[in-house]
Amino acid sequence: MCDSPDKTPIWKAIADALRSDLAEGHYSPGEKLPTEAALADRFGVNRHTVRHGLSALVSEGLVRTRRGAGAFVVSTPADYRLGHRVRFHENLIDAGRHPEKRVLSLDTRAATQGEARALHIQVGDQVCAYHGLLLADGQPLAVVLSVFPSMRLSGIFEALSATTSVTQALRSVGIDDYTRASTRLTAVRSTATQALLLQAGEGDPLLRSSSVNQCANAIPVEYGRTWFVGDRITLTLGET
Amino acid sequence: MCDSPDKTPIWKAIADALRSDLAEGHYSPGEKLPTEAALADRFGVNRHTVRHGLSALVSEGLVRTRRGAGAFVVSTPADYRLGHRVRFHENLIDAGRHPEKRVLSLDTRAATQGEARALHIQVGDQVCAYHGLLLADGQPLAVVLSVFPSMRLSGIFEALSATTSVTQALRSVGIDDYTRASTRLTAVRSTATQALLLQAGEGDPLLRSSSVNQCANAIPVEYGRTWFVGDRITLTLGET
DNA sequence: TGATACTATACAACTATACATATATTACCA
DNA sequence: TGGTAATATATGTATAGTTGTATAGTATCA
Repeated sequence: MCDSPDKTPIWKAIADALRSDLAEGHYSPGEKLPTEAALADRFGVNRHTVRHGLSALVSEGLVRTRRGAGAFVVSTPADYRLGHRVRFHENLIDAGRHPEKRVLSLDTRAATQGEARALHIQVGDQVCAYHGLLLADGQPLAVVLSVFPSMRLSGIFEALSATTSVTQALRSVGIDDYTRASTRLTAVRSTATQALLLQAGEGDPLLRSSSVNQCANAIPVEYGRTWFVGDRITLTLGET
Repeated sequence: MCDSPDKTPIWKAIADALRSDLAEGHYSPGEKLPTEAALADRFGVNRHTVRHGLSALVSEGLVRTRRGAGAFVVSTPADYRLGHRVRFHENLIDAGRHPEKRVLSLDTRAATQGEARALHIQVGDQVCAYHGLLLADGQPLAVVLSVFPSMRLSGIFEALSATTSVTQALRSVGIDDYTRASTRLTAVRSTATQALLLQAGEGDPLLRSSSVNQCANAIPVEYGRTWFVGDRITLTLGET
């Protein structure tokens, strides 16, 4: 090849080539890049050199790799609006994304101390606990642990079994509207389980949101804790 | 690359997640677990990785698989009831498990400061120290360090040499009944020695219980410290 | 001479796919 | 009603492909 003004390292040139491929839309979000071996072959270099270039794209957040699977183009962070009315589906559809919910478990148990305090019930009172995974465009976005006071919302368990929509489930037990009473945010490191579910690295920073939703009469109807993957979401504070 | 502190293998994280599901009672003995395909979908991994995790649970005796049928829960991590009357054997037999005690050492020595305080005796007074291992269905469940005031219970050393049952040993020195005066619980990381005895990983979380049993006249007769393997036990606080 | 960039090789961990085999369910027929 | 075959489902096994990691070697330049 031409080697006269060759000050830039090979790996950097590879990264640049791939980056411009991405910029020109040769690969769309979620699509799989050629394998490292194929790229090494194409550029006529060693696989490690390709890996060096790829790792640059990974650390830039343009690409994500999965062992045994390949390298994939990452999609842009979702913008998630926090306000008085927070609706997962509406939020993401407005942002032009494809939301999805997956139920991990659903059961009825006694309230813990924190849950009882948040919901204004007694420790040991029955709550309906929903554990789920939120996805946008097929990519895991957050894990959710949502608890509802069973006594106040008779039939909530069946309602949640029937639909993944919190709004719809609450409506079917008589709560036509609800608003967010409080939201607290902190950053934590992911546990191994959370990392697995979220397809993120163990110890990756998560944005943890603890919130209480209340019905029209200011009675708490849901206490939710959500762990968002830090670099896949932007939380927007605002009205509406 | 993707991330540096990625030390927990995926299959292990899956095994852990399922094990804690079992411990939390999401699945009861005899019940069928989701299919390997469903689990692979839930965790976002390949079926083989799920199989690897499941095989760990199988070799622990928690799960049994039947080709063509599915994976079934054979036993859930022990549910150990803590109340005024705590009897290791009764508790586990009630839970359908096969309890066993193994003596590691038994000797008479001077009481340490903490032991003296718990038993209401003087530092340096003679105590009978029992060091043992609790097993359920052949699997190590906890290590126990139990000390008895020798002066108050003459013949306790010989009684403990003759039987592994605390209840029986105490009875043979004149204590017909005893109740739990106090229980304190904390979580600690296992030492190398404990991990070895418990066949757990070094640094794995242990549930440490410190308790005092007293006879009818409210005189302390035993001070026990127990280190349970966190994911093999669920402690239930309650009456009885 | 030593540092840096790249190459070479090997193996571990996870994925993808296909197929064999055992079990459960359903449809159908006598 | 009961039995049988067909079908779908689920686990067991085999093979190959891909990324992650470790170690060692070579070429080039200051």
